[in-house]
Amino acid sequence: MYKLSDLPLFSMLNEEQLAIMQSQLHIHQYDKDSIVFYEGEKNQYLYILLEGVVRLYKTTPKGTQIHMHNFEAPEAIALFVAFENVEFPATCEFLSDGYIGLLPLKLFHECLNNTDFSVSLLKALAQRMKLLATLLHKETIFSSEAKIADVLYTNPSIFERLKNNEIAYMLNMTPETLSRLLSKFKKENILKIDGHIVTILDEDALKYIIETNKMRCS
Amino acid sequence: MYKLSDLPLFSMLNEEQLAIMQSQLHIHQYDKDSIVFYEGEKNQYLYILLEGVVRLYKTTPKGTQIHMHNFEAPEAIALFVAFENVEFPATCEFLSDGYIGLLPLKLFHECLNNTDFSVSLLKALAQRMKLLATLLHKETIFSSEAKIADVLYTNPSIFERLKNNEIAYMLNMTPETLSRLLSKFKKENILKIDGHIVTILDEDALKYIIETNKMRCS
DNA sequence: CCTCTTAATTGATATGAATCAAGAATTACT
DNA sequence: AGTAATTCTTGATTCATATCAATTAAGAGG
Repeated sequence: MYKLSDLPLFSMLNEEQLAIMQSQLHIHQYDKDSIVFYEGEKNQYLYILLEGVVRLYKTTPKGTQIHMHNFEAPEAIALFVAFENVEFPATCEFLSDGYIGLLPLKLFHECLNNTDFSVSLLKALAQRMKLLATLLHKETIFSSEAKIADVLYTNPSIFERLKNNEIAYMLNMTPETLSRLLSKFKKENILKIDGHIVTILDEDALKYIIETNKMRCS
Repeated sequence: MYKLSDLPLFSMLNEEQLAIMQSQLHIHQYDKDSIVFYEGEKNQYLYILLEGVVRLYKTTPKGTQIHMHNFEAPEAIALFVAFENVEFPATCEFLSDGYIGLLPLKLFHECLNNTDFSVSLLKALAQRMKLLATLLHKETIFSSEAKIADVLYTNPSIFERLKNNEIAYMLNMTPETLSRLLSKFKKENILKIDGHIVTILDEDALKYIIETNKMRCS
């Protein structure tokens, strides 16, 4: 299990401060599939993932989920909620067994006096913002074809590690849609799939799809 | 025209620092409809809106626009891009005549040594993050009906100030869709429209739509 | 007040992706 | 290996919303 000092965010604090923080940290154990917090709840703590992997998602009125992000320990979760007194914009669920450290917000806010701390916090927040902006782009600009082309281009190894089922839900589309579009990509000789190994045959075609949301010829 | 000191963000700096910053600020004049920066460009400056109103939007491959936010002076624009060396995630266009101050990023980064400055910057970033999270929610969770119910509930006066046309584009739907759904709302006695004044008759129905994406009966 | 322009409405059709429903192909389990 | 359980594929249908096209309504300028 990680400690506070393992997070780049807290590494700027001196040992004394760190000791205080660590002593005030409430550590909770979670089983796989358990929920850390629900979308819409209000928070009293900064949530720090000390061990395991969590998934953040939104739930639609129909009950389907919009996958946002996975986080691996060590990582602070829901950072911006710690500043604005707002509801969690997503639900946080463990994908493995793990531990969360709950840091009282009061204590967290006291750390802001430390310039190095607030600067590294700024950096961390900006990174989260980038994540959010990327997600917004994918969900509002990309077609399903473009989403698939994007993972194929940026992270093709995911097809070796996960089931198509799981990939579909990470891309916020149904497995049927993923299956159909992968077949289409195969037919257009953009890629080939042997067993679980995806080989990209035409990288330019992928770039074209990412830019235009459509396949070249048809 | 506003000055740096009018932004809460910069108000924490002492007069000396502020004078240096203000002197290094390149001020540009823009006409209505002119573009401050395009989505995909890289930046060298922090953009500070000193006068006027701007609009941030993304452009889809088809050429349609996804409206993100309007900002009124005085306000810092594209804050998080100033930290991460990334491309602008949106295009910035003036809706009025106005002025932008360009602050060299180097100078901006030097201010981070000032704790009060970095704390108020944190606050500002967190607010932007909230804006982004809200936008993501609207675009991924809300149906068109729910988007309309949401403006009716949170900002009904907008119907007196703007044309339906403009409202539709702020909600990222076509004017036809807005028109059709407003008629549907009228037929269900959720609201009435006299001239340009919208009166909400059934607030609970609006809440229901926001929560479920659907109208109650049918 | 009347034309001209702009905005709003209405209908028909198209589109992308979800949903529903089988079947086929893998993988896992004794 | 043989059966059961999962996962993947394929087809038919539905759904929400955009698009295209035409008409009506409203507002502005002379």
